[in-house]
Amino acid sequence: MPITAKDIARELNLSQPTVSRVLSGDKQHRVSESTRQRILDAAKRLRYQPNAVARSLRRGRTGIIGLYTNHNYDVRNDFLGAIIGSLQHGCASQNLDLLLHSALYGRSAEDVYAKLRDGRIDGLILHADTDDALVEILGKSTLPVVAVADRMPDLPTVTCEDADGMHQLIAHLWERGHRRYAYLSPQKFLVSADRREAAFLAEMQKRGLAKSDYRVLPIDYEATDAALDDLRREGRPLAVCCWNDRTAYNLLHACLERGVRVPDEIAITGFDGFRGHKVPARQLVTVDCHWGEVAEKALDILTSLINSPAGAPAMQEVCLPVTLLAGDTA
Amino acid sequence: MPITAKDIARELNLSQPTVSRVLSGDKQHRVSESTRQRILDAAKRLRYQPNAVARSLRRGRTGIIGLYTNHNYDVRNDFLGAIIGSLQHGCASQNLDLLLHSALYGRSAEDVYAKLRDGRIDGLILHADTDDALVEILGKSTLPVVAVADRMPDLPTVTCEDADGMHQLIAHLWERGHRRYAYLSPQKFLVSADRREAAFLAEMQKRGLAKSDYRVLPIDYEATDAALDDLRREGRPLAVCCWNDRTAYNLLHACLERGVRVPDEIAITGFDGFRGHKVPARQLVTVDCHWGEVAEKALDILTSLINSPAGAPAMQEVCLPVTLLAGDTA
DNA sequence: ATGAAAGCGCTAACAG
DNA sequence: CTGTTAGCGCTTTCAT
Repeated sequence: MPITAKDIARELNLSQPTVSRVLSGDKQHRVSESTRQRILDAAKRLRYQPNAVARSLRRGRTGIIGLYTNHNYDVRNDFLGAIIGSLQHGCASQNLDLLLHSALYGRSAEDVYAKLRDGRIDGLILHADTDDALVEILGKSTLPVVAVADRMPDLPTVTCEDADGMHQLIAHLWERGHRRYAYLSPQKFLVSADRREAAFLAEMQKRGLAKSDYRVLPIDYEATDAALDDLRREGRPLAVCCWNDRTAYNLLHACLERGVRVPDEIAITGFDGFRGHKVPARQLVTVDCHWGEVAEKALDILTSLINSPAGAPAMQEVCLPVTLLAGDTA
Repeated sequence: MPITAKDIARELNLSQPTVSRVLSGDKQHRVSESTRQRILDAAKRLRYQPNAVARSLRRGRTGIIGLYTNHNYDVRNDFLGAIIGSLQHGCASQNLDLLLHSALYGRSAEDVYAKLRDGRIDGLILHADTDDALVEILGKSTLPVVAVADRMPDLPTVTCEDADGMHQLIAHLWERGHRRYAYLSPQKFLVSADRREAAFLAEMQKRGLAKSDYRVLPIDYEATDAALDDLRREGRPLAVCCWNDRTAYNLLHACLERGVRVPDEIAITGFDGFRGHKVPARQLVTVDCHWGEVAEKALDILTSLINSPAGAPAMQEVCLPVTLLAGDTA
């Protein structure tokens, strides 16, 4: 049985609230230095640890931030890794904890929402497809939520400058002489990918390219081998803008395995900014979205939302700048 | 303000405990079918959601499992990704949640321990270096803890058959004609790596290799380039057993970037079992430790520890089998 | 089958 | 400065 404030109070012939006042760092009340010391000593001696659950119940706040994603915690997902790592770091420095919620298969959005509302978290960081039913529910809810990476209707969101990133990417490719393009787009409801696609098309038109010189190719998450066959059909050099880094690396792998020269036959770009030891002796041309900063910003907004006195104005979207990362794949 | 059981009770002219009995699925008490239905209807209509914090306080249990690692949530850490993913999955199916604790720099082990004991988690999954001061504290504590991957003193641990994995690996290499060996060992207090090293040395001696034909090379986590120079000095073919996959991939990258032929000049093996699209057209020879299963087993033991009536016998170590994964790097 | 009362451990309002 | 009282929302024991 753990030691409680009551135990200490009994030990020192004090009232329990007095003990609590000292041990919870209450600034309102002044406690005499002598009793204060007696309490602190006893607490240390008895290894008193305040019960966070009781405190949470009383305060109506737990100090726990939830993370929800419908892209189930995939080991190979660099994006989630970056987000979790960054949130973890941010939470630690604000004395918060991070709770991972799962989009367990077979549960309805309502059920998931119910769990989110059971009082255990003060707020939620969200990453989901736009068509996830939970998004709409959260939009109407009073639970503080901040989405990351993909703009969500009715929810404050921290994104990166997707369009600007694509602008920079195409400008870079154009400079290097590329005149035929493709954009590989995921079969998902992801606003970020859509924005990149729109910016891609806008750039194509702005530069006066003929319709036959650019295209948008829908892909499944993994199906890059088939896509590669398709892309190579014409034989002429082609610059392929992948909607994210993962797709780009998959494509790059496929090229390297099948002897397709990169960037001579096919140039490849990604979107995320994950470098490091991905492919030996190669550096992907990509856009650094600074996901860590996106996550930290989202956490900042979330905490201020949590602390704001009710009817906050609540901005809808914060868009962080991106950085072009040059490399040798384009 | 969320709806409480009291609100429902008032609405239906019932007592609050009766409402609670129905809504918490209390089997002890029988409630008449009619009031039962009225309560369920009202709960649904008012979108009642029980407060998990109050319930936790009363029950003395939260349904939250903590995860602590001193290898701070690194994006590039496949091992942690596998552990988190698997725990997440296991927790979800048992209606538990997963809380990520951070080994925030500058905090003493005592401070970290205090946070772990604040009543928010029912038990802890641990992955740490053996010399982490927290380990000793946890060993004396009554908090249910199960360690993964590395045997911890005084704590139940789920590991994999490190020694057997190394046996299989050397047997495989020997069969393929390798007669000179090196083991790359990390500069950390990791029992798993030590066991692999011991098994490596035992195999060397068992097969009667001369001292000049094998060696143990300590490396830093990342410093594979310098190690490569060292390894190549003699020029003769060498089989390098890396303590984990990460090290192996780093080494493989270094070889590919510098034109060292693998496996002809240097053969490389890992230990973990992370495959997939790591290196184009190559498959690492490694040992699959089935980390996902290790984590799930640890979670099983942890939950039974949590539910066990106090003085449980508590086995000290569970060792799960491993699988050799053949490839083309050795 | 249901209600009344107690209490989990804490913080907060009010006395004195 | 410190004690008394109350209550967060729930589960549990004991009456009826």
